[in-house]
Amino acid sequence: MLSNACKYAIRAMIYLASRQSEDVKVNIRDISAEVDSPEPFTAKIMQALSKQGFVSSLKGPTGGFYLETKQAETTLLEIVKAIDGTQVLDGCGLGLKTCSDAHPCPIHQEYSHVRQHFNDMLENNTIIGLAQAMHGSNSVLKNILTI
Amino acid sequence: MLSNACKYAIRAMIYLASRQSEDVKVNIRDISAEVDSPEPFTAKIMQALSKQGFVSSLKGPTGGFYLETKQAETTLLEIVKAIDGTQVLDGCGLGLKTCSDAHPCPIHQEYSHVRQHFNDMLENNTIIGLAQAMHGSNSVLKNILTI
DNA sequence: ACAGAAAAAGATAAATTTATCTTAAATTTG
DNA sequence: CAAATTTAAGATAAATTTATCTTTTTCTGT
Ligand code: FES
Ligand code: FES
Repeated sequence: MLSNACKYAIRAMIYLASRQSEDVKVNIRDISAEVDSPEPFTAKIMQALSKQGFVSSLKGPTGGFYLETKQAETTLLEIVKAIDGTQVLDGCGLGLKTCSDAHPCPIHQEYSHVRQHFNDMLENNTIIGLAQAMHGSNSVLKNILTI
Repeated sequence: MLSNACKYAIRAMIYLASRQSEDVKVNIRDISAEVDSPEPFTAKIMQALSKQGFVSSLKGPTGGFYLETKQAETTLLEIVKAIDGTQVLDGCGLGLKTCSDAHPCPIHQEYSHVRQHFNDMLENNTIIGLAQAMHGSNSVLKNILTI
């Protein structure tokens, strides 16, 4: 559904939001340890998020990544658009060049609904909202298998 | 959402189903022309579908691919499982190693619903059903942009 | 039998995604 | 100012997906 890069991005941002109140900056090492993602790859992704204004960063000792209040209100939809693009959000389920009511593929009607459901979910969830919900629940950002 | 391979597979099978009544075998050249997919890649995919029993084939002149009655009743879900695997069908939306109610990621509840919606759609649609619906509508398997 | 047609199989290549490595730039603290 | 720490940037590499090419096998019709 989403690329690894996008999944890491969302997990990282939720983690940053969960530490937002502490007013500290979090370095790449901590982020990738906490969200269980490859460190250099995560660095690249954070770089991209930073360049596009989704996260803030500061270099040097005690530096790292952090979220400003407004950034924590980013929706998942915005992140997906920024990292993965819009194909998964509005493209044809069977890969036709255009998805339209005028020239629909055989699954157009039903697939459009699924896609809309997906879009809605992404749009109705903000990073800060998910971070807060996580606090009052047993939700996790990584799972070290305990089965 | 789905890989190119899987999209081509579904489009190819719907096309075969749409010609099922003619009792002819369709060669790769025709299939890829009609569903607008790269010929050698499509050949590989048809080979895989054939090996797994989703389509039938016959070599030699007048040979090609075709569907038996039972094969035309394949659901999209079966094809997706065979080509793309189950990750997209039951994997965690944020990439955790396991998706479970016990250790849910922050989007688990809502994502599960979207995923279920997707699974239902795939399970409730058979190749022959889509092929028939296509006949009585303006649906298409390729779109040569006419905008 | 033979020639031609078609799928099957296997080898190879290109493109994309994922991941890593190295160097540079910026910032803080002593 | 100097040293250490950390992001930024750029180059490189591995893995996966997508795509192509070549050869072999099988079948049909003459
Ligand atoms: S045309 Fe295929 S999903 Fe709309
Ligand atoms: S744990 Fe992430 S979707 Fe279920």
